[in-house]
Amino acid sequence: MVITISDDFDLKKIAESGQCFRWEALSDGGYRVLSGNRCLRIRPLPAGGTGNTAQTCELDCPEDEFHSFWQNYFDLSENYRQIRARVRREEDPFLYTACEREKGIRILRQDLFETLESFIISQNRSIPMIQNSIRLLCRAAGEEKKDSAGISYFTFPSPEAIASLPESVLRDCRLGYRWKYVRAAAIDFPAREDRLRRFCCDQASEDNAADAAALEELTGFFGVGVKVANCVSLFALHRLNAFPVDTWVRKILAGQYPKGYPSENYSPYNGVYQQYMFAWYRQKSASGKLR
DNA sequence: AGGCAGGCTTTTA
DNA sequence: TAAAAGCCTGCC
Repeated sequence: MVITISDDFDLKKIAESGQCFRWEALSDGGYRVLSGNRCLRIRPLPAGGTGNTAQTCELDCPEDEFHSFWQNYFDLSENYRQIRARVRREEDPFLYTACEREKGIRILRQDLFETLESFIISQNRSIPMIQNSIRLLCRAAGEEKKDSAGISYFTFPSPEAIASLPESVLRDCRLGYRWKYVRAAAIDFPAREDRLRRFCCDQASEDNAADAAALEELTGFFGVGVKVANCVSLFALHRLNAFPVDTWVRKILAGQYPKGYPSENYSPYNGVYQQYMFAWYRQKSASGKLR
């Protein structure tokens, strides 16, 4: 099917934003998007008439699956253009530029268990290493399926599948010391899932008490600290005010906001702006144009 | 009590 | 050798 999106939507920017680790770039400019046990092939179609900024994409799923799942996954009911417009160039030139340059990013509504395990695995490592470990874990415990082109992929393993893996197999996924955390989360997740899902958000709202309660719930998992908990809040529970502070964001805050970051100005979308900043700063440092 | 140093796996530069 | 989307434990 073909869909048209008038709001910000850039597959490449989303794929490289560091919120998802299992997307695969295709040779036609599209992506194979893996989430939980699903797979979607999506590719942007060439722009039509002049002056039309809307983006059309071809998807390999039936219409009902788009409406029941992928529409929500890509967060298509949110208006990211409007979120970007809240940042004034004269008040916050750094964030303004980050939003302009990383326009197209959206905050995906990702699978809860996959996101929890993925960000446990992410701690203290680079993105390629994270992707490799997750790929190995899916091969070790996921289910092999075929996509619409007949090419196989592995689902993200169920909690039970990970919980039953021997230590040696987990270690072979290059998890390092994190293997214990990965196993513990798999064992504990089923009993905690319902409590956790109560913190899942339909739309952005300022609710500091609920944000804190969600963090507390998440940090109850062995191996989950404040940073990983914020990532899960943002990328799976869709709590858009969650603000993960990692080594990169720490550098940004120290370098660009020596007098403190005005997070109250950006509520309830702090997490969205964090993502623009994070992507922009990484982009700059990757291309050696830092400072 | 709450803050801090040190340790932890593995890979890459 | 240091750093990489950190966290746990033990010490003070």
